[in-house]
This record gives sequence, structure tokens and C-alpha cells, in this order.
Amino acid sequence: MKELPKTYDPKAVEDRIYGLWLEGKYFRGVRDPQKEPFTIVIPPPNVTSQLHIGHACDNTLQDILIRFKRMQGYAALWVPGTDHAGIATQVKVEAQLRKEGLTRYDLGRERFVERVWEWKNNYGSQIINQLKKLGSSCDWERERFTMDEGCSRAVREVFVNLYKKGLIYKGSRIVNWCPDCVTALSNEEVNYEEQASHLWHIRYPVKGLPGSFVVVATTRPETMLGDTAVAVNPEDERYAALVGKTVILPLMDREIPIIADEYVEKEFGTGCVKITPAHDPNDFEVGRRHNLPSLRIMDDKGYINELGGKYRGLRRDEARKAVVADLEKEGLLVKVEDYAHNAGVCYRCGSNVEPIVSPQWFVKMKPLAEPAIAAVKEGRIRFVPERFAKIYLNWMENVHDWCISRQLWWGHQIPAWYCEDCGHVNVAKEDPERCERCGGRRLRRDEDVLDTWFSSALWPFSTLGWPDDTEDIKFFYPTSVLVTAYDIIFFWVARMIFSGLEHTGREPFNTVFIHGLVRDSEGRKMSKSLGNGVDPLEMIEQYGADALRMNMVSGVSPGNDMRFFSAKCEAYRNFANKLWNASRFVMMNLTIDKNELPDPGGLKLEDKWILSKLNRLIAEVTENIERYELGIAAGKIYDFIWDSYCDWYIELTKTRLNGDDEDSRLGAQRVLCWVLTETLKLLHPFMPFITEEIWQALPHDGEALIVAAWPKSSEALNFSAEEAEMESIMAAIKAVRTLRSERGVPPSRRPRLIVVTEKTETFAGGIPFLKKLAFAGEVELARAVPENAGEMAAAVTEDARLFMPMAELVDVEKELERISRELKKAEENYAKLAAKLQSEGFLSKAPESVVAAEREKAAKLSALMENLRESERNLKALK
RNA sequence: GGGAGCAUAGCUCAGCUGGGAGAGCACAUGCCUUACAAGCAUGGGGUCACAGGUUCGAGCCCUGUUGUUCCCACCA
Repeated sequence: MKELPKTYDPKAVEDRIYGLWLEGKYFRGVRDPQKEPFTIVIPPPNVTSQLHIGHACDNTLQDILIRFKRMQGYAALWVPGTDHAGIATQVKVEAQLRKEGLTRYDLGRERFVERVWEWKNNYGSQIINQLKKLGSSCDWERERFTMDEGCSRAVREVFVNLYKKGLIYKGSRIVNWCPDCVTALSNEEVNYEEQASHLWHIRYPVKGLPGSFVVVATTRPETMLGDTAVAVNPEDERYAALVGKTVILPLMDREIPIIADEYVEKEFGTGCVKITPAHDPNDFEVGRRHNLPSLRIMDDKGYINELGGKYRGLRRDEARKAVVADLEKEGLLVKVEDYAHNAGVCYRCGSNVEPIVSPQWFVKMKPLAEPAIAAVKEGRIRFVPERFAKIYLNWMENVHDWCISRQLWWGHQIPAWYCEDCGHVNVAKEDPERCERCGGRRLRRDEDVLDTWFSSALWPFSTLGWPDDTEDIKFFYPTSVLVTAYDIIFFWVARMIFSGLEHTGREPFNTVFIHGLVRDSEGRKMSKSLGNGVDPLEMIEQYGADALRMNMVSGVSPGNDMRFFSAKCEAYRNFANKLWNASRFVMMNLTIDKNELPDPGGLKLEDKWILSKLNRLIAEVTENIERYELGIAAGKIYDFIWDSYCDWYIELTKTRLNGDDEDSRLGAQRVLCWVLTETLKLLHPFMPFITEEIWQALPHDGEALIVAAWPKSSEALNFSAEEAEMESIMAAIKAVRTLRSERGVPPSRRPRLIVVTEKTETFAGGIPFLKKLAFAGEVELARAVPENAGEMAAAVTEDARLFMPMAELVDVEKELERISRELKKAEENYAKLAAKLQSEGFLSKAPESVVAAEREKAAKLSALMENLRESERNLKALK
């Protein structure tokens, strides 16, 4: 037996154990026709930077599930990979360039993209390394990237198919435009934040009625340069006479009509709205209804263009100031109110988003959404926790067309070529050489790239080889469960669902397991700017990967956010150490070289107790994991190991292990070893490194714990009577300890002898109670016989005094009172319930199932009463 | 405007099908008891937000109220 250090040192273990797993190729997803497949595809981390603590959470959950299923005998496959993260990565690389005094335009598209690939290679490999450090059992031979050859082919296939079906179209619509990233954004890429702003009230003179004005209110005065109408509500008598007339747009001196449209609310502001179709989504719709011209007065970078008259060349914020100043000068500014404006900002760079009319590519969502709604409503895709299904459905039922084009360089370039001769749009899987309509060779490729989520939407099947009908697709698809946080349900989960259904005809996964976000210790979101992020590698370095993993699941309920405390890591580091030392104890005492249980006949009371508890633990933990209650499962294993196994069972075996009775000694060894081994299996998905390390050092069959068979509970190891008896002994022992503690007797001074006098013998309950204590080595029984009474007397007098009278061991009166109270209550409850059960009315009216349920409850209640009665009897005996 | 979550010990949170109010940390006391001081033993500490209701019985189910966080939509 090799010497084991007194404290567990993760650093000395983790890399070695991970190497052992790699060497054994245990992570491989093997298409074994004898086995059921179980597949997870990783939510591919963005190659923007290293992983943060949220990824540690996400991947811990996935690894727990995949290891659990692998041990259960499934053909488990976890596909790893990373995401190119279009805009996010491009922004990062541009920031890097800026430090060198360069822009992407200085490099040009090709060199810029090369530069991003360098970035990707750097962070991509760091991410993979971090995943390995965490213990992730991914099949690394199948690592993918959203822009690798296969994924790119899938993207192309999907784009062309959707285009051919008419589900992708190009059109000029109002889009969310980020002037700093110089690209369009989808609705989901816009965040809203409250900004202190103003509501400017402006007079527009009515033409032909000198001295007559309408007053409009706006939060964006600079957009008035592009106004093409003023609208009022058709029901609004105040302005009824003005509808059909025109106003002179101030500063621009343009004549624009006053129109009536339902969109305008009479109560808000002045009841008059300026209409700027090119710069506001609602105005865009109004403009369509009334055939208004659309004047876009701003360029892609947020500067006023030639349509903005003398304001041309001003940045949007400068233009605002100038417009307001000029209006004031002309006496057209009625008033300026403070106004809390809920402004859209770019989710990547934080700049205010500008709604702009722009030609973009869109996915038509309605036809895709319908089957995606049905799949969830009909239960073919299940959300855990269920409440997230509602959030998903709500979004899917109100979904708008998806703007998929981005004016970026990093990403999948849109496979569309415009014919310079006939204007035809060629969309093809292979780069075309000539126009499919006119045969012209002058083709110009669309410069835009696709939204990064377009490729991630295909991830569950593109990673398995789609569009080819590969063996992997046949065997591993659809995937089993998707694990992710709730913040990307819209971005990603929803889009995978409709994409999977549309392109493969099947749900991409059966279950969506949603978890919360990891926040800092004060409950704030972790962010670069706050500097409150936690580096998982640092935590692993300090506490070990197993401790970090336990932190991520314990005490967390599915879907709820958690706060990160390193103190919690410390607690689980301590737990790892506890397990380590318990294992050391077992190994130090082990003389057997085979892990097997003794005959049932050789099992002592405490053996049966721990085995019975283990048996139930196995059943419960298995069920908890299957129901995705990972925090509960982890908690139960933790309690079992620390409380039941270490604090009680190990302590109880010590006298046996040192004793002369060989059967008893070997029996204790066998049970110690057996229970530890089974527990290691249960804990392995949660704390893979330490469990594997210990398992390797114990007598074992098979080559590694990672592929050991998941334990099964067995009726033969269910000893409920012994369990109950043991519990009552434990209660007695605790009572003694309390008394000892109250009297200030150090535990080290164990009473070795108790003289059982005649007086004690006659004391009801005294002897059984003492026997219970003797059982645990808390006391040693000796009968006072005349010969040795004298020599014992001195040694034991003090101890004996401690335990007598017995009634003092527990506050019997108080305890008895409590029990009686509870019993009385239970009896009353039972009587009422029984009366109900026997009443004619209930029996005749209530359905069979209800009656059965009530009977079951009554049985439960009666068992409860029986327990209470027993406690009462015991207490009375003691008294 | 629509929707969801949360409210349990000083702090952070579990509590799965309604019957015992719990964990970690913190605190107090005593212990280096031969696996573990990253430990052991013992203890203090809770009107389970509030008000009703259902039930034999409610932290748990229902209704309402308050506080709080978040998501979606709109905001001239």
C-alpha cells in the first residue's frame, strides 16, 4: 500500500487522471449497436476570449449528465467545439488593431480575416484547454468550429434551400443599425436601457394659415430632417380640420402633408407625431400605409448625409445639438421636457442603435415557427424547468422575420452573386461562374456575412456531418439533451429547434435543460467593466476542479441564478479532503484484496444500517439525476459520505478493526470497502478526478471508474428494521454526548467502565440504554462483582456518576411533553380523517381514486403515529 | 402593457410527490480522541414576507397584498 499524503492535492492528481482517461479513449462516442445512444452537443463557447465561470457551470452540468449516462451503459457522445461569434470577435480584433493605430480598412478584408483567424486559433485552443482542466469528457476527436469546412457547407446548404423555398428574401426594411459596428443587428441583438433624455416640442407652421402651428414632440429632433408627414389620430377633433393640409418642415423648408393614422394616440404628448419613415419602425409602417416617401438622412456611420441639407457631415449627436439650437433661434421650440427614454443599444459595443432603412436579408419566420411551436406544445421537446417552455412559446408565437445579414467581414459570407448584366441574384451551393439567367460572367458577390447565430442554429446536426447522411447522424441524432442558460433561449435554442425541424425533419434534441446565470457575490452580473469576473482556471488552481464543479451544482435549483463565493469552493475542497482521508483510513485498514460483501449472515447491525442507507441513496440519486435535480443528488451524496459514512460508520468500525474477532474485522473491512466503492461511483459524475484516483487505489474490477457500471439498488440490501434500531442507538449516543458536553467532560476521557449495580439493574430501561452506549464504544459494561468491585470503584465512580440517574441523560420531561403533543395532534388528525373515510357521503360520492389516495394518506399518518408512540414508550421506560 | 422568478437562520441558499424546518459559511463552548484542525463533539439562532382559503394536516396547493429581480413589447 503506497503512502498517501494527509491532504488531498488536486494538482498532483488531475492532469494525470485526465491523461489516463484520454489514453483509455473513454471519451469516444462509439456507435455501438448494442447500446442506446446518448448525445450532447456543447453550446460552443465564443472564441472572443477565455471561458468564464458561467461556462464552468454549463459544462459541469453537461459532464455530469454524460458521465452518468456513460456509466449507465449508454453510447455516450459529447461533441465539443467553438463558435466564431461574428460581431463579437470582430469587435475584439478591431479593438486590438486600434491599439496598433489601425482599422480593419487599413488591412483590407482578406488580411483582416486572417488576423481574426489568428485570434481564433489562440483563444480556441485556450478554451479547449480550459474545458479539459474542468474534467470535461468530450470526444476531442470530433471537435468542431462553426466556420470549419463541414459547418460552412451546412450553412451554405441551408441558405440555398431556404432561398429556393422562398423562406429567405432580401428587402429594404427598417433594421436596427449600429453606427459604430457599422452593421445591421437582429432584434435580439439590441438591449434596452433607460437613458436620461428630453422630449422636444417643436412647432411646424401650417401652410396657408399664417400664425397657425401644429406642435410635435420628439426624443430624436435630428430625425426631423427626414420627416415626410405629420400624423394625427383620425378621431381627434382638435386636428380634424387640418388633415389634408400641409405644414412647412422647419429648417428644411419642405412641404409635408398632415395625415390621419390610427397609430397616433390622442393622449400622448400633443397628439401630433412627426413621421420619419426612414428612421423609425412605426413611422416606416405609417409611411407604407400612406405611400409617403422615405428619406434616409444618415449614413452608415451615423453622419448626416446630403439629404440633411446644411447639417450634412455632422455626427448624429452634433446634428441634434445644431437642430435644437436652430429651432430655438427661430422660435419654433415650444418646450423641452425631461424624459426617461428607453433607448436601444448595441449588445456588443453599447452604442445607441439607430433604426435605419437598409437593404438586408431576412428569414421568413412564420412558416418555420409553426412546427417549432407544435414540437414543444406536443411534448416532443421538453424544457426543464417547464416554465421556460412558456417563455419560448411566447417568443415563437410573436416572432418577427429574422434579419440575418451583417455588414461584417468575419463570418459566413452570403452565397449570393449579383449579375452586373441582368441584375439577377444567383444563390448557389457552388460558387457560380456565370449568371444562371443571362449567362453573364460579371458576377459580384454580396459582401455581407450571416448572423453568427445562423450557423449555431445548425450545430446539433452540422457537427454530426449533415448535410450528408452520415453514420453519426443515423446513430447519434437527434441529440438527447441541450444544456444552456436561459439568456440564449431566443438567440439559440429557438433557432435550433426550427432549423432542426426544417432541415432534418426531426427535433434536434428531446430535452432542453436550462440553468441560471452565475453572478458575483453581490448578485451582480459578471462583466469586464466591473472587473468582477471569476477565472475558472484560478479556482481550479486554488481548490481543484472537483471542488469547483461541486460549487456549480450544489445548493442550486434548476433555472435559478446563483451567486459565486469562493468560500463555497473551499467547503467542497474540504469535502474532497474528507473523502480523501476516509479513503486513506479504509486503505490503511484493508487486508483484503477483493471488493466483495460478506455473507448477509455475517453482517452486523451497523453494517446493515449503512448498506441499507446506501441502497436508498443509490435509488434516490439515480432518480434525482434522471430528473435533472443535480443539486439534490449532490447534496445527498455529500451528506451520506460526511455524515453517515465518516462520522458514524467509520467511527463504529474502529473497535472492530482493532479487535480480536477476525470475522468481525474482515466483515468491517469488506463493508467499508464496498460502501466506499459504491459511493465513489455515485460521486464520480460530480467529482470525477478524486473519485477516479481513489478508485484506482482500491481493490477493483475493470480498468477505470469512468467506465464502471452505475450502481443498482437491491431489495436484498434493504434493512429497514435494522436501520430504525440503529437510529435509536445513535440518538442515545447523541444524548450522552450532549450531557457530557454540558457537564464539561472532555470527549477524550471516555468512560471506560460503568458499574452495573443492583440498583441500576432494577432501573427500568437502564440496561438496554447502557447497552446501546456500549455498542458504540461510548462506555464499557462491567458487572460489579464482589472480587473486583473495589479496584474498579475509584476509576469508575466519576463516570458512573455521570450517567446516573439515567433520566438525566435527556430532558425526558420536556421531550415527553413534545412527543405527547405531537402524538395528540396526529391522533386528532387521524380520527378526523378516519371519520371522513368511513362516512357514507364520502364513500359514495368520491371517485375510487380519491378514496384510495385518502386511504394511503391515512396509512402514512398511522405510521407516523406508530413512530411517535414508540418514542413515547421509550421515553417512559427511561423515566 | 404582457409574462416569469424570488421572499425560509446573521450571510448565501436547498427543501423533489402536503406530515421531521434544513445545509454551507459565520457565531459560542470544549477537544490535536492514531483517516482528516481543510478535523471532531456540543450549542445558540427562524411568526418559512403579509392576509385569506383548500385540507384531518400547509414552507409546499389556491386567491389576493406588499417588496424585489428579470424577460418581452411599446414608448412620437
